[in-house]
Amino acid sequence: MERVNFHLIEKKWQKSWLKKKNYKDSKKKFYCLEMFPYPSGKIHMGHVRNYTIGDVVARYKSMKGYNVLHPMGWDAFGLPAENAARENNLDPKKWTEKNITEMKRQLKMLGLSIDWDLEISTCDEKYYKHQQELFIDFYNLGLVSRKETYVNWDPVEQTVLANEQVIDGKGWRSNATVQRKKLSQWFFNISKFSEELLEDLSELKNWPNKVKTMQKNWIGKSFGCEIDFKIEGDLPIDTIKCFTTRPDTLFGFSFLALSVDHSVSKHFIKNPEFKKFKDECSKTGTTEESIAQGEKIGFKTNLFAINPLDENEKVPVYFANFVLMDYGFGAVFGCPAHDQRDLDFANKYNLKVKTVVKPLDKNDNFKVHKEAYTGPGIVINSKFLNDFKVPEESIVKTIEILEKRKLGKKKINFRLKDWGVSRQRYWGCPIPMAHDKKGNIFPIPKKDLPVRLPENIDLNCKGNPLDSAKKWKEIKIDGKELTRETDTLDTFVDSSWYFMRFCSPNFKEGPFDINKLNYWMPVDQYIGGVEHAILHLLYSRFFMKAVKLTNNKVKDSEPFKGLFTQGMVCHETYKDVNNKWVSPEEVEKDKSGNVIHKITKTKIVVGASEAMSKSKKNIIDPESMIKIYGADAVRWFILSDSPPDKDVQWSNQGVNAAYKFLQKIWNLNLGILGRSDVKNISKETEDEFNNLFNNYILKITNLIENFQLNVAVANVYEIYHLINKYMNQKVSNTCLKNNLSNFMSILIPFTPHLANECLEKLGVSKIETWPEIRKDSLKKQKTKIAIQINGKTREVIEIEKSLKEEKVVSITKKSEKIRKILTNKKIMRIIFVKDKIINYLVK
RNA sequence: GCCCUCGUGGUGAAAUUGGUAGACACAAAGGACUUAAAAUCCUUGCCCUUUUGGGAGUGCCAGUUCGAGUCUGGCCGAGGGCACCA
Repeated sequence: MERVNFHLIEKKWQKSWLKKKNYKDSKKKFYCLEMFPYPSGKIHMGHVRNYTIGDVVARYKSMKGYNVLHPMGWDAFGLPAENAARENNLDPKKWTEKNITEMKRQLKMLGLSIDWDLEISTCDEKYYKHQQELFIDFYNLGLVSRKETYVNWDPVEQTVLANEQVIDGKGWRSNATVQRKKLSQWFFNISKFSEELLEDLSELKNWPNKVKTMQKNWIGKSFGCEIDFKIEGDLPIDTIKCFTTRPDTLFGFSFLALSVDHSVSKHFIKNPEFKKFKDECSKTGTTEESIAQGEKIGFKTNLFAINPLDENEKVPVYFANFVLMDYGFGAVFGCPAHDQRDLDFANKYNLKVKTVVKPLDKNDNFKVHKEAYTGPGIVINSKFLNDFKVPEESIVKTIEILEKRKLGKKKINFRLKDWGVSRQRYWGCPIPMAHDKKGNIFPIPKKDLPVRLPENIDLNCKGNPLDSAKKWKEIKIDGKELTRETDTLDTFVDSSWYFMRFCSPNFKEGPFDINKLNYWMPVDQYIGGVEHAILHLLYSRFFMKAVKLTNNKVKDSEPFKGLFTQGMVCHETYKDVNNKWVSPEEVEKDKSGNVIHKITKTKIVVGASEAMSKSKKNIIDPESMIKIYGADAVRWFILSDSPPDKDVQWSNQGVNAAYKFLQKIWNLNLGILGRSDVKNISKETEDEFNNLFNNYILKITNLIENFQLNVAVANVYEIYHLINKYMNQKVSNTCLKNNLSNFMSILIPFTPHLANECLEKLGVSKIETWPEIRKDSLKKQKTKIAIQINGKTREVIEIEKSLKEEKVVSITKKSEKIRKILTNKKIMRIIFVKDKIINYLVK
C-alpha cells in the first residue's frame, strides 16, 4: 500500500487557497461565522472542532453556488493580557500581538477556507475607534446611562474585581476580604429592549430551543400589577408601592416586606439595631451556603400597611433579607399561605397565615400549614373575590377591580437588568467621554476619535492604571478643561458588533459600509460554544437593534439567523499514586494492558473523560497531532465520532484510524487510476452502482444541511466500501471514475487537501461544485421490505420500489419460510405500508 | 427549589420521525498472509440449539397501536441552566 505524504500536499493546497478567493458572482449569499477566539497563545482542540465544523459549512455552501463570507478575527482585549503583562513586565499589546501571530500560524495549518484579508482585532485602534463612535451614537439616543451600583472592591489592590476573581469572599491576588462598594458606572440600557428581545426569539427558527429558553428565562417576563399600600405610623410615609403577580391572594395579606436598600430605610439609618440587621443581610448576600439554606430574617418597623381591599386590616411592615432592591419596587406584600418564602418568614415571626385559595378537590375548610399552596384552584375567604378560578380568571379580574378603585394598575415586569459596561482596567477600549469638575458629562467629539490607550503605563500600580496617567487624563474640549473617563469597556462590547465589522473591515468613514452590511447580514450560520448562550448572544442581539436605531438604513434587527452550539472536546483524566494530575503524554500501557507512568512505571488511575483543561492536564495539543497525522486526519476524526452538538472524546486510536482511512482513500484513487478497463461491461450493474451512489449524494447533502456531520462521515465510509465493491465488477472505468470524482467532491468540505490532490490526479478540472442529485435514478431503485407475522419480522426481501399490495402479497407468499409459518393459520388482516412493511395478522 | 436536555452492545454512536434496532467506527477475540513483526484482509459479537433455527432485548413500570428506541402517564438515574425575581 502506498502512503501519501500529507505534509507535502497540505502545504501545496494551503498556498493555492491563499491566492484564490471564494467570492462568486452570485445573488445567493451565505455568511458563515464561528465565534472568534481570545488570543491566549495557542489553539486548543475546542478551536479545532469549532473551526472545522464551520469550514465544512463554508466549503459546502460555496460548492452549492453561494457567495460565501467566512472571516476570522481576534477578541483581543481582556484581563489575561494585563495579568501576563504584570507578571512578565511586558506590554499587553506586544503580548497580544505575539499570541495572534502564533495562533494564526496554527489555524492556517488546519486548511480552513478563511479570507484572511478580512482579519480584525478588537484591540486595534482601527476597530475600537468605531466602537467609540457607536458608544457616542448610543449615548445620543439615550441608550447609555450612568448609575450607581455595587462592585466587588479589593481594598489592598484598590481595584474592582470581576465575580470570578472573588474566591470565598476574598480577592484572588491580595487575599483581602472583598468589600461592597458603590460606584458610579456606565450602563447600556438593554432593558429598554426587553419586550423586543423576548418577542423576536420566536423568529429565530434556526436556533437551538435550549438557547432560546435560556434567554427567555433570563429576560424573565412576568405579568401582574403594582399596588400602593397606605401606611400608618409615626414617619412621613403615605404609601409604599409593591409589585405582585398574585393580586388574587390579597386577602391573605399578613405583612409587608422591604429591601434594606429601600428608600424607607433612610429613616432607620441611625438605629443601631437596624444597622446590625443590614450588616447581617450583606453578609448572607455573599456566601452561597446561606442562600442555599435560605433562612429568612426580618427587622420589624413601627409602621403598618393597610390592606387596600379591606381598610380594617392592618399588618406590620418589616425589612427582610429576601427582598431584592433591583426587582419590582424593592417591596413585596406577604401572603404566607400561597408563597413558600412568605410562609417561612411568617412562621419565624408568628404572623397570621390565612388560606385564600383551595385546590379544586378540597372543600372550603382547606388550610395551609407547612407547605404553601401555589397550584390552581378556587378563591376562598376573600369576600368579593370568592369563587374566582385560579389562576385563569382570578388574577385578571382582581386587577380589574383594583384598577376601577384606583388602588393599583396592570404591570409587566422583567428580570433583565441593564448592562454595566464599565471596567476599571487598562487593557480595554477607552470610553470616549469626559467630565468637568462639577460632574457634567461631555462626549469626545467624533473627529478626535479614537481615544487611544496611553502607552508605557505601569500596570503594577495600585488601582486603575488609567487613573494614574495624569497627562493622558487632562484634555481640553472647546476651551473647557476636562478629565477623561478612565473606565474601559467590558470586552463583551467588543464582541457585540464584530460580525458587522467583518462586512467591511477596512471601511474608514464609520463602523460599517451600509450597503455591504445590508448585503451580508444577517449571519446565516453562527457557530460556537454553548457557554455564550446568554450574555454574548443577548448583547449582540441588543447591539443589532440599537445600531438599527442609529441608522434607519440598517435592515436587520437580528444578527444571527442560524445558530449552532457545538459540544466540548473531552479526554480521559489521569492521576498518579500521589493523587496528582498527569498528562496523556506521560502515560503508556504495559504488556498486560495496565496504564502506567512512562518514566516512573508506577500505576496510573484512569479517571472519567472530561472537557480538556489545563488544571486537569488532559490536554492534547492540536499542532502535534497535525504533525503526526496531518490536518485532514485531525479534521476527519474530530467530526466523526459524535454529533457536533454533543461532547466528543478525543482518542489517539481514533485519530490513527482516521489517518488509516484517508490512506485507503488515496489508494482507492490510485487503484482506479491504474485499473485496466473491463471488456464485458454490464449496463445493469453500472445502473445499480450509479443508483446506489446517487442515493448517498442525497443522503449526505441532507446530513450536512442538518449538521449531522458524524452520520455524514459514516456514510462516506459506506461509499468507500461501495466503490471498492464495484471496482471488481463489470463496470467501465468511465463509470467508476465518474463516481469516484463525485466522491472526492463530497470529501472536499471534510478533508480538503486529500480530496483536491486526488481530484487533480484524476484530471478533473471543474472540481469546486457539489455533485448533482439525479432525481430520475432515485425512482428506479429496488427496496427492502420486511415481512412480519403478528408484528414480528420473519424475513426481509428485496422488491421493486412502489409495488402495490396485491403484488407484494403474491411475492411474499412465495417465500418458503413465510409459507411454512402461514400453513394451517387463518389470515385475519394484512397491514401494508408501501416500500416498508407487510404485516400478516394470523390466528 | 424552579426550568431544560438526555438514558440504545465492552466504547463512541445510527435508526428515512410510529415500520427490518445496533448502520458506521473504536476496542476485544479468532483466523488468513508473513520465518516473525508491522501493515492489510476476513469472521465473531446477548441467551438457548452442534447446525438449520428460536428467544429475550433500547433505564424501570404501565398504557395507546397490527406494530413503540420513537407517542402518553408514573418512577429511577445522569448532565446543563437559573438562584429568594414577589
